[in-house]
Amino acid sequence: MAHWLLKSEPSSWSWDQQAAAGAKGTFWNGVRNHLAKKHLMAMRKGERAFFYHSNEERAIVGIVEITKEYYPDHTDETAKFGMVDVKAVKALKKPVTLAQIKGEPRLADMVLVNNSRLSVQPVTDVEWEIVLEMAGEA
DNA sequence: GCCAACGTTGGC
DNA sequence: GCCAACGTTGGC
Repeated sequence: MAHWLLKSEPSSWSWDQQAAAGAKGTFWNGVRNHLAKKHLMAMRKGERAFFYHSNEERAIVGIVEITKEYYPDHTDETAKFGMVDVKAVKALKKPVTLAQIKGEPRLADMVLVNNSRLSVQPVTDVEWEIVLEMAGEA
């Protein structure tokens, strides 16, 4: 099963808002990048993703689950991009900061480190486990 | 607030 | 189809 990382600015969509949406979840829209779109399309129902706060916080704060696979984003007037639905699974016991990730040699190849601007990223199984470990969830 | 990295746009 | 200019993102 594949794992992912979804990035959001807390000022536009925060973990607290995601958690407040509960088991019903919400759509994850606003992706306007072709590589991010490709990743969105590869997501399958039931797969999990890290929820990352960019800018002020710069940390992975929680885990979400894909509840609906890729479908068209009707707010995109160019009709090129779509979105998935996600629901909050749990907040991490300890958020894992970008500084911690950069300080962990085993995570040197994470997309977050090498292509920080990509808003939807794949995470390998090994990376997933290491981050969980760092979050006190292992 | 600055700036590097990257994606997109548009002229040719 | 190439590439310079420009805008945006996001770390610092």
